[in-house]
Amino acid sequence: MTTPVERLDVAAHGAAGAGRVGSGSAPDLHLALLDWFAANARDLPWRDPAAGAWGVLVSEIMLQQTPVARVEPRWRDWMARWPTPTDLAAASPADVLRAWDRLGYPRRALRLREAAGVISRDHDGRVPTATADLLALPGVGSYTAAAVTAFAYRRRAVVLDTNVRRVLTRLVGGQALPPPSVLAVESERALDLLPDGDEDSARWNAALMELGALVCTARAPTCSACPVRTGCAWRRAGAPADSHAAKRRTQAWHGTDRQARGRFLAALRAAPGPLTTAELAAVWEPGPQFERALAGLLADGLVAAETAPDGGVRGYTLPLA
DNA sequence: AAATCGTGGTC
DNA sequence: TGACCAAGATT
Repeated sequence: MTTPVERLDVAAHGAAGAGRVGSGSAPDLHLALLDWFAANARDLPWRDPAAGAWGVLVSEIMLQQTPVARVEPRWRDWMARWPTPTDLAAASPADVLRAWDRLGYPRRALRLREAAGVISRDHDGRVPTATADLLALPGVGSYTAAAVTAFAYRRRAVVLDTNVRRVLTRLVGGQALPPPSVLAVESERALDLLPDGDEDSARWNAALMELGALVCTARAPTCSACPVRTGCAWRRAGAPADSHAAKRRTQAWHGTDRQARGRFLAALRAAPGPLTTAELAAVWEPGPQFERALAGLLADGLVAAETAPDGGVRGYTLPLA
């Protein structure tokens, strides 16, 4: 009886041919997926070469933990309003947070603005190409740096987002879902399958992500429509259930600080001027949690306190500068 | 390294 | 209906 992992070795290395692509991979797999992508890729605005590296960076930050459908309209407005990093760097945090609207995780908006400042000051207003420079930008981690490298600059990079992780975990690993945190073997798998050429590898990354988003979904994958189903270790193993389900803790929401913070920010985005403590109390019950959430927002620079001449707090606003 | 950080759609 | 999930980063 072979385990799924042993089957994976067969899937990954058994059909290794005269690799145009990385060692130990199957050219068939690449052709099948790249052909599928050519025929099925969504027409997303940041995939238009005219979007440029700045457009790609903005999209990647917005897309962190946020569905494409929610991002698209915000991205269009954002790019029309701040077409260059220098434009965004000159905007006030309050304006930026209002334009961010309800994309969620609003500190991403502040970090994007800070990143725009760094780009404007230190990189002549152009999104940097060096990975180290990308990683130095606020809000840019390993995924986003790789995504900008691949999708904006069309260079070879290991792009490991939730989609790619899931697709490779199934296709090669034979398991339903990836573990909670990224393992070294996942990066190795991704690198092993990554085509050698810059443009090929960029397309491959996009194709893997697209497959994960459209076909190889988390809940109910439509394997019948999958271009690489015949090579899928997970299917071959009988599509076993998620082995990491126990470790994965679902994030609480109701009654949490995050919910309180969200309420406060929603109220402040909608308010033309400062809101008093009493007005904030209309959206969240006063008490220790109220104080904690508000203090957190102030510490994070998402909210500013407006003080009266006598030093007392007159009200709260989105940060004006 | 585990916790924290929004929001809304889906089944 | 509530749990799960969505192009992660940061501390």
